[in-house]
Amino acid sequence: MSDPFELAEPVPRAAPPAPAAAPYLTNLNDTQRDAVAATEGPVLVLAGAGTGKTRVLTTRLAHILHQGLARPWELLAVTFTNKAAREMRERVAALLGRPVEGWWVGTFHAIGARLLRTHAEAAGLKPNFTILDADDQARLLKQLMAAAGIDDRKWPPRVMLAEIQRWKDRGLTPDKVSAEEGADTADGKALALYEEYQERLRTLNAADFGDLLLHCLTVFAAEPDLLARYQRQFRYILVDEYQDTNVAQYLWLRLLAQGRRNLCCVGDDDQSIYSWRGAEVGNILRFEADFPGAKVIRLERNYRSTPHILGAASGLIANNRDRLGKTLWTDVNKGERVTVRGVWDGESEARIAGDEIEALHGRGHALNEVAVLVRAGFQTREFEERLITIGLPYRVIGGPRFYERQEIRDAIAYLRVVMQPDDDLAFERIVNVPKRGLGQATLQTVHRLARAQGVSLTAAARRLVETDEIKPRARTTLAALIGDFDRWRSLVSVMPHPDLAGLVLDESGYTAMWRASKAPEAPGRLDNLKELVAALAEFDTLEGFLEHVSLVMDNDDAATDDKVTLMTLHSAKGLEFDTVFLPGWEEGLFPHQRALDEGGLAALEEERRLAYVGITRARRRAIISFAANRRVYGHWQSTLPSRFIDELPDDHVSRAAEPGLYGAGSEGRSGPAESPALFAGAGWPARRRRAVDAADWRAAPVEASGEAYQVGQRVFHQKFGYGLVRAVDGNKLEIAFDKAGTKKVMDSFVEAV
DNA sequence: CGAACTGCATTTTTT
DNA sequence: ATGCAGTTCG
Repeated sequence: MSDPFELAEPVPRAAPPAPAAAPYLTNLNDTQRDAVAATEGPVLVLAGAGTGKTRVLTTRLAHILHQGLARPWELLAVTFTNKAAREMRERVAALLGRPVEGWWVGTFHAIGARLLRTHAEAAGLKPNFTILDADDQARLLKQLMAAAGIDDRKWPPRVMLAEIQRWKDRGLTPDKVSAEEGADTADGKALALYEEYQERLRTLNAADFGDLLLHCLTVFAAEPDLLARYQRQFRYILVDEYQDTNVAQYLWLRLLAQGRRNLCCVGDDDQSIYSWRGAEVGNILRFEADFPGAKVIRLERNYRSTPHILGAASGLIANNRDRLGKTLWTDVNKGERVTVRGVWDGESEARIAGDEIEALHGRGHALNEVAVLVRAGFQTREFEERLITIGLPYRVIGGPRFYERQEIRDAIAYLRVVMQPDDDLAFERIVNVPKRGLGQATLQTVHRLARAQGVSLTAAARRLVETDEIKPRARTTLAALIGDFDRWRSLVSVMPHPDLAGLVLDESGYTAMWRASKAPEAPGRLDNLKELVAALAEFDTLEGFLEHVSLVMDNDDAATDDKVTLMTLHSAKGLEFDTVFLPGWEEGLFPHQRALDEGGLAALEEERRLAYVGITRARRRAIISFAANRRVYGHWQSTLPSRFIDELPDDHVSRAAEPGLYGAGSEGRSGPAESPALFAGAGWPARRRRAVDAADWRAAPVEASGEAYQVGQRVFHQKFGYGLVRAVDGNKLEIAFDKAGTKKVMDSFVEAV
């Protein structure tokens, strides 16, 4: 069911205007076809959730190639994630029946890196520059701050790094940052620090992620001929998730697109949820102004969700002011309303959801098709506990990734030192891991010498062992280590790299260190190291592998097991599930207090977009819930339902309450008096016009009924497939399935066809 | 150099 | 409440 078109087959109405030689066009609706065919000039495709965005993007690329409008290397297709890039590659290949070679598909960063490796000198780097990750950056910055006498307790390196990153996101090199800008950070030393940081990166022959784009901008500005060459080369440029671009990316695209002016941006302003990491919704909102004569195409026909889900989502997002405006619609006319449920507390919330998942599962609903989408990571805990208790398998998306684990980063640092003796950051990382007795004293001496002579740490260490500036013991050890580095390096061209990596890890004592460790996670770390060595085999060269590690930190575990997915709303963007649980819709949690306090209207609207993203992940069922009480940092707090709940249109939701919570007559805790948060309302906000009409909540049972089915009706069931309704008993149906025989099922598990 | 202690924050995440 | 990071002591 991952194909959005399976839910409702788009009816190919009019004969496609395209030549018969373009069979791929027949799978598109009219609007989608317009978006594919409008190859010339700037085009903005506003693709609502579930409207077949990827299909349009990939078909458009296939179309351009198939029609011979451009040769592969004249195509530039940019994405944000490696996953999206891979999907694009695969789907275009599938459409054309052959893989495409030599075209420029990839993430902004990967393509930036490719350009920069070719023109590194123009940016003051060598082509083999290292790409630093967040960890390297923070360590480097910390050193610089210490040197500059900036108190890193008052100004944590990560805060400073964020500041620098924000400048880079805006396309600002240090010389372009206005003096006032950094004035309030780090006693006015922020800008100077940024400058030093950039200098230091250049000395290290390194670039951070922001630089991959920023340096491109500088190089293009300095070398117009070079820019012109690329402008000519890239006949067609495509951008996915345009609403997520930052200023630097926007400038980068604008430069490259200026030649041919064939820029097609695809995105959805309503799904812009990354402003906090530099994304500018303004880019998409301004598109027509930025690119005069731009064609704007709205994809509004949704192939994913039921009308109630779309209605709820649309009603919610209509409360946003800053949006271009789209109305999603669908041909499907069946489906349940979105459930909105009030519960006592977080535990209750997880228990009820768990029970429902169990029930769904018992009726053949794949667990893979169930997701719990939360605002903040900690919310998954209660669900995990509950799922463990009832024995349902689950996976949590997020958390530390393979290449961010300590042992993996250590191992990679070893490989980096071998490949690039001048990589100081890598050298520092592993010089005393495992412990070799090369402590701070020795390191400081190495540092001093390196700075004095203007050479790398490895080079300084090499000279140092010729002298007697350090203790004999340290000198011997350091000499041995350098000897090891040299020997390993000499093996690079001789030995297969997976073997070499294994050898380095063994001879350095690194694996021995973990083998000797009594830490409970040590065996797992050793496994990870094995996995790393195995992964190496998939690359032709060590350099290729290291580039992969820097840029392609993929994290898609094979999601083939049948498990419930737990993740944040942010990481759910782009995904879809039959059933989606959206817990924690409470003021302060969602919208998050932080957004409420700090970001004003813009932040609130972004929270709302996040809610919109959440609802639109659901194909058939969405269950929103809020708790009357929640434990926050160890303290119990009464909570108010999220304002977003009020904004959901009544026509599309059914409001339910945990039995007993609203004096609905069940046993257990009951009665308004015991649900102070919802009734006595430690000050129920006046804006809540109708939220506390108890009848409103009591009326709907937890199992909200779907539509009435009739005998003889054709229906579809998740597990059993198509069938014919034989008998109706309340909300229980007896269905003769085409393949699975006759079964009794709840009506909410089938769909009219 | 390692272990215990203290203080502190605690949305969201890719490359 | 809890975990993490940074510091301080032995």
